[in-house]
Amino acid sequence: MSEGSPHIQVLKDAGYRLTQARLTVLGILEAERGHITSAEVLERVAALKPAIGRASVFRTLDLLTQLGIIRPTYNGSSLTPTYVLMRDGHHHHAICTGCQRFFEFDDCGLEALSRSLEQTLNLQISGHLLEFYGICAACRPPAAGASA
Amino acid sequence: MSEGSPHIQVLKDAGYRLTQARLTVLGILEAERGHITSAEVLERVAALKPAIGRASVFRTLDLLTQLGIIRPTYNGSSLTPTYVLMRDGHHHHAICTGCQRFFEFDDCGLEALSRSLEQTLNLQISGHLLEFYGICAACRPPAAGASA
DNA sequence: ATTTATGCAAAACTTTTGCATGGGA
DNA sequence: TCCCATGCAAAAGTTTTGCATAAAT
Repeated sequence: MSEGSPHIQVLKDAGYRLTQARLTVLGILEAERGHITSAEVLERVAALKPAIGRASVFRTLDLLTQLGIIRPTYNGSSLTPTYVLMRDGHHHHAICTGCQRFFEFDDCGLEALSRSLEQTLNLQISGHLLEFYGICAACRPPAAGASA
Repeated sequence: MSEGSPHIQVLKDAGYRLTQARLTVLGILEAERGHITSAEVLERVAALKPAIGRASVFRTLDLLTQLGIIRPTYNGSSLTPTYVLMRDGHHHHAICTGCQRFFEFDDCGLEALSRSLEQTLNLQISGHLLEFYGICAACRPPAAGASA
């Protein structure tokens, strides 16, 4: 958990204190390569720093979301969102509507659209999230009438 | 609530029955031009057809999501997602991180990327959601050191 | 030394079940 | 007529408060 993380700098610059709870939660999110639920974050926090309370974890998730460091997304089971780290302010993935698996990808080519929208909508854009929906090879019916 | 709606056809084709609950909820979502929370859907259903129970509203929102007709998104205050109708399978908007207002837009130019991903990820893509984050003109600090 | 952020635990809320009944095909 | 989908109401969870205390600056 190097304190040189750009996200930590964002917290600092916004005037927030670098507390155990915040650094721990942020560290967990940075270590996670994909999506993670609040329940999973709670688990890992409990394992790493049992002294940190649940409320602080939720407060931190909210704060990081407000700062644009992470982003909640819907994952199929409506009870809990999954959080993604917005590396460099953006994130892209495809979701299989069959198995709900996430397929991350890097390229999006949205810089031009982003700049265009800044003018059209008179908005100062800081990031974006792009998700595609589809059916992955594994979930696609083999050929003909293969019932579930 | 014309029964010729393409979304109703999707329900039909998938073998689901066209019930009061489903038609009413879908009608509300189609009438709404932007985003709507489950609480707002519940309110409108209660006003329109008091006989329909809450559970059916949630069951319908789930079903419509599974079918790709609507899509839940999170907008900052994380407890409740907002639902958007995926007209033609896709939707695009920008969210002001200051006032949480939505700014919808049409063009996205993602057809090429979509086709490219179908091959790269071996996915049969049916739609997408694109959201930008930024600060709108009204929320931007007037000029210099305007503290919170 | 100040002031922000925390931890605790209960409260508030939304969403989900289970089952007998009603409504759509 | 048959089976799916509903309504009801309680249960199951997750997330949010309030306040005294700890800890970051």
